[in-house]
Amino acid sequence: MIMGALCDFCGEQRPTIYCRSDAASLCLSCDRNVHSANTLSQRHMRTLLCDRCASQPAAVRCLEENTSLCQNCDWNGHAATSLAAGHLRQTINCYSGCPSSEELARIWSFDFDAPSAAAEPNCEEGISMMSINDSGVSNHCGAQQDSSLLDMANTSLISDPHTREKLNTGDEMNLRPLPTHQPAQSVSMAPKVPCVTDDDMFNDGSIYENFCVDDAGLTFENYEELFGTPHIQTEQLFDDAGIDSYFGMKEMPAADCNELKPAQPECSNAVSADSSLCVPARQAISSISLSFSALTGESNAGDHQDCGVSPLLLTGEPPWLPGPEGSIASGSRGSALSRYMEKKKRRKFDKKIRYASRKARADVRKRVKGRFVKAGEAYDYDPLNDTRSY
DNA sequence: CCTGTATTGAAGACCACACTCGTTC
DNA sequence: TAGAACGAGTGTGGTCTTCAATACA
Repeated sequence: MIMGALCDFCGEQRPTIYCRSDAASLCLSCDRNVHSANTLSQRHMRTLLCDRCASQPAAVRCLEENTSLCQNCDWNGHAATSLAAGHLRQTINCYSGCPSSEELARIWSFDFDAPSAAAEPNCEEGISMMSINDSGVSNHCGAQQDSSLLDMANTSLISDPHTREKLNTGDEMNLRPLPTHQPAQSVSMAPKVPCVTDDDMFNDGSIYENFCVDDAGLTFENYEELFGTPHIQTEQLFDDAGIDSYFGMKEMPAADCNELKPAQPECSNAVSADSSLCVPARQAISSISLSFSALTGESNAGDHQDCGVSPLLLTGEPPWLPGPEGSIASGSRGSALSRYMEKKKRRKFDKKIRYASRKARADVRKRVKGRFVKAGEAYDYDPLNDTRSY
């Protein structure tokens, strides 16, 4: 975690949650406050914040080092050439709504003991209740049972073959990562593993129904309390590999990229079809633990960047592009690095939020037919209800 | 090929209000 | 010169409206 980074909302606490919809880093308290404000904000998909860069949503959690990493940091830190390449890693799933601390821990399959959280009232009066039992998620208001939450949690340990077996046999609860060293690379090569993508969740609409509002504050306030370990400094994780790790591998001509695809089907399998990307040698030697679609369920470039996927994969012109000899001269390596940094600077996302606080306010502000209304005015408009007030 | 109608998608307007920034004292 | 006070302008998101482009008879 980058020191000095503060919650975008309160500006006081250290952020641990990344809200993709808000493009904001929030502490747990503000995450709950902001996303329990109304039914719309409850839909925001959130995940952990990358411990290393503190600016991207975490995609995987290194079980060896107890750190959450975005795709970029994961690649950098677990490059095949590094000692950490064999670290067992676990995908980190998004959540929405307002789950309790215990449920969060369950979503991420982390060992978390929070008796106070278990006793915490989960829902507010008048809003559908949710509970989790052995048979899945139930909605007290009569909504269809939906196992999306547990699916997300259960698919977390996809790098563990024992876990995979458990998943397939329906043994869903109390999954714990086995302390074995296995590269997460195997994950991307395991198409049989059930993987709930954002698309899946949104398409069936179930993700919206499983959570409820809870005005009570979370019983844990910081990262240490949730995960039981302090943040591990970047220096402890990586040997200053940084972006250089991108360029320490054998290069491959871009022109050959497409031509190689048929000969390397695993490449296109690992990368989701919708991304239509070619990931050369990097794919084979590194540990990509997620398909892109599994990360975001979206396919535009901005979102891939948002979820931590290197822009190198999006440009079709990665810096490990080859010289004729197929190896990097020191000069071309430098130029490749500079080109990469330049492209990174020029990266543009779909929408840039200049003031996170204003966005947070707008998210919780009352509306009628999409328009803001005065705070004191009668408010009987429910966007999820057909009977509207005109 | 031209015309009229229906459909689709994109762009902009609208709203309240916290916040930013420049000006004045 | 520094700080406070003030006011004008900005930015934020969901929904609706408008209009251009396209498809079809």
